Amino acid sequence: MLKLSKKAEYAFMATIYLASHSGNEYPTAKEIADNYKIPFQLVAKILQNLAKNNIVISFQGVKGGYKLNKNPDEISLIDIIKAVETNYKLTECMLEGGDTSNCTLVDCCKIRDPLVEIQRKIDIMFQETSLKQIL
Amino acid sequence: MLKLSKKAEYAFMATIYLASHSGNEYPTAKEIADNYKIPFQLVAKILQNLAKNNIVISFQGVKGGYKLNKNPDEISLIDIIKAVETNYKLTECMLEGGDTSNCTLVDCCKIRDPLVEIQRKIDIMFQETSLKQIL
DNA sequence: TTAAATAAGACTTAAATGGTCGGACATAAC
DNA sequence: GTTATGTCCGACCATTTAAGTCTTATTTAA
Repeated sequence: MLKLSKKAEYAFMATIYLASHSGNEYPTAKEIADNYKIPFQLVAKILQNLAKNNIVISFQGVKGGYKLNKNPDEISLIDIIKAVETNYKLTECMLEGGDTSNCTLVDCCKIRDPLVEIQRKIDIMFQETSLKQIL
Repeated sequence: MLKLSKKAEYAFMATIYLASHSGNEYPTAKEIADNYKIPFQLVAKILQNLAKNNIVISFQGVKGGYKLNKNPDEISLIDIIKAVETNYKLTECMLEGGDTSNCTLVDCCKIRDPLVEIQRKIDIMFQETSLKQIL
């Protein structure tokens, strides 16, 4: 409960690794997996997600690998999370099949789900923290 | 991911209900369940957990029910969460089987799991928010 | 042409969550 | 002292989500 997923964790690790290894050669998924001793396939997939969302750039082929697409201080943690997490929806109204007609949204949610406000705060926290801050 | 569990949500609802219905009679688990249209059995169990952790006081028997044990401004959200959530351990070192011998804890965790710091912040947020604030 | 890399989707397994059931105990009211 | 109405508590089941694996295709430097 309220725990960050491995996906997010690995995504942070990978981007942190890329941020601190910006040499001539591009770090590969395998290199990252080995370094942190985490499953290769999983990291690979996560990097693909990050690539799709323009957080990293991927290079295919023999000398391939990954590099960050922006500077670490320009990458918000929420970008990384959203790239990796399929159903990331903290702030959404949680009513399902509820009577939303007489629901002035925020107020309604506040009554039925007192946590929305808190989740919004967490959301903001991720938004306001950059990758650089956790290097 | 990072979503609050139903247990926590129901616990908040229940305590909020108790906070706003402190009349002569004690609200029952059934009353709360009906009011919010949430599963009775589940709310009952959650209230039991809250009772065990001295957040609410339970009264058995015919005229039984529950009431808050403290004022809403004296109850921290983290108390409620901890009472209800079995494995709530955000700040704990996440290493398992890792080499903890040369691990000066905080630093080691920071390297291997950059999220510890963030999770700590979330922790603090819950600690500093009282039940009264979400009424 | 080959070796080393990413891309991608299907699949399997494991764990957590949400919810249910049944029986025991407590007590106010009759 | 019996009954109705409540809490207490542990075991259980079902579903969903998360985590990890497998396989095949594609790209590209040497």
